[in-house]
Amino acid sequence: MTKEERLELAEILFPNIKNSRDYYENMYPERKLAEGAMVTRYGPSPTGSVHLGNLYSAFCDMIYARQSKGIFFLRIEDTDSKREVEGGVDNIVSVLKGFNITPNEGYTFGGDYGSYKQSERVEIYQTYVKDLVIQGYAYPCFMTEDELAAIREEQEINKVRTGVYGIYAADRDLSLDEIKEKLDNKEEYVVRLRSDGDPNKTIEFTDLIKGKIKFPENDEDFVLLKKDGVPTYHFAHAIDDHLMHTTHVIRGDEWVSSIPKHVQLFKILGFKRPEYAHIAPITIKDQETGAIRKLSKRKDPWAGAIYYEEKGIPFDALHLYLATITNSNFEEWYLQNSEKDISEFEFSFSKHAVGGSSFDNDKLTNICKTYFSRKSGEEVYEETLAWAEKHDKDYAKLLKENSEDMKKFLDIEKEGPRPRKDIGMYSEVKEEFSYAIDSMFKDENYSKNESEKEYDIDLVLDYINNHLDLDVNNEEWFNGVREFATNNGYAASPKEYKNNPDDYKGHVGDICEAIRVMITGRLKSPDLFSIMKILGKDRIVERVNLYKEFISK
RNA sequence: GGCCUGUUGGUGAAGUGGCUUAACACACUGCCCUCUCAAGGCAGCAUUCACGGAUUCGAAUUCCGUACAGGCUACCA
Repeated sequence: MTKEERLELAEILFPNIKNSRDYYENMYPERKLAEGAMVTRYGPSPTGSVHLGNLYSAFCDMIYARQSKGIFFLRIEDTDSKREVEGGVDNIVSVLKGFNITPNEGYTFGGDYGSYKQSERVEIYQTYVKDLVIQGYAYPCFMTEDELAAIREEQEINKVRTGVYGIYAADRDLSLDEIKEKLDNKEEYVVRLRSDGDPNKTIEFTDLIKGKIKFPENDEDFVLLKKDGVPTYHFAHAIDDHLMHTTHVIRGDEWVSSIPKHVQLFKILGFKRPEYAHIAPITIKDQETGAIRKLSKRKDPWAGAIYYEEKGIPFDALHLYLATITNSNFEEWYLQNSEKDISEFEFSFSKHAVGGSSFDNDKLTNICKTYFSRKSGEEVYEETLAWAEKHDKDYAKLLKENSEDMKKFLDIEKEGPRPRKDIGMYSEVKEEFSYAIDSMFKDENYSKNESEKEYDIDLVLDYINNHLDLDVNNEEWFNGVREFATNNGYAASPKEYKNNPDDYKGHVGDICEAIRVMITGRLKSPDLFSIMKILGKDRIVERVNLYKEFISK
């Protein structure tokens, strides 16, 4: 085809495209950023609920932009209308906000490089394709799905590479007249790249995480514009990341195989190529088969972002977990610098795991517990309340009604270098501190505690009424219990009892246990005396009587 | 089938030719502390880095093959 014919073809194909490339190049000028600032982007497709892997990817985009004082933007990649899910876009935005992964610019976040939604940029993509048609780098292809399937089958039989390339690219050399004829017949078409790649040549590419990788050049005439005029991922990626001046493309490693295509596109379009960092997916070892696989929303409850919201896992704790996955040396750093913010750690691509990192629920739990242990009772109360107002309104009401007590209970054994670690998520507070709220305690079934022992209620009552002094310190209190125990035929310590079990009715711990069961309904609890102090004598007696009632039933 | 990538204890992993008798963390086990639990202290937990060859005075680290796993091979991203 001659230059004139190509110009004519471009007009026939894109009669409505009036702007030139320069128009957009001028509209989206180079960003004015400091040396070394990274521009990253998170480009989700609104095709379903948000996955932990999505969060992980967005998290990486955020930290690298943040630490380099760059820009992290959100771009909605909605070029596949067939797979788009209702509400998917809004969901992405609200999940990101919910997890405190906030872009500097992007869809709903503002910025000068929009639109940040690919479905609104079709005119831009077509402008560039039109130019490629003029240059002879793109052509309309009228092959039907059946024809494509047929050549594919032929290729499989002949054991050659599948795809539209070389002699299999039937329409790449159609004459202008042939094209006009097909157009007149209303035949549908896609626009394909006229690849100039030679598969016998090798391109060497350096990925920031995976290192050097060699590929054969791309010779496939892959699709640029689908028959609805909307671009494929590859083409949209090249255009958008050029116009939006992305410096670092951080994305899942399912894209590494597409590198030859992307390298080629940037070259043909005359764009400067961004750096690439391909992150491996979060995997898991399948309980049944033992195989390593991607997280599955169906099999693994923690695969979906919604899990963390519902269970009430603080986003700071999740950030901490994601950071440990992201950089192998983060965990150790954090151990030394636990009072610092994540943003003070310097993340680097070379410290990413090259293979997939597998999801470690135990470690997440541990991180969460440590997170909670560092928070004061008041802080835990406020956060739990905020969570409950969304996910457990009844409990939120109870929390508010009992806020003073609740804060005190949540604060037990929190001071000092070794705070308690018993809560890992907001949803656990309700069960773990069920004894803290009177109305909940009244409904508490004592039989829930696993003890089948019979406790001496009168002895406990005697102790509480005649010997319990709540205005002393913990040590004095315990000495008092000890004295009471000895006077009533109990050993002063478990050790003494163990040595001569026949001499005693039990030991001091048994008395504590009896009190504990009666006032908390459980065998295990935080410091007993602290609980008693908060409760006060009247409520303690009330609870013992409740227990008496329960036993006599 | 073709093209890429990966494979170090129960788990996450460190490790880039001698400092490794394989760090650290989580989990687990035992003991100690102790009124229960949590926390904490001490100790234990891969003689070996998927397998087989090669290079080297020396390899988890380099090279080649094999096996296994994952990804891509779409008008999906």
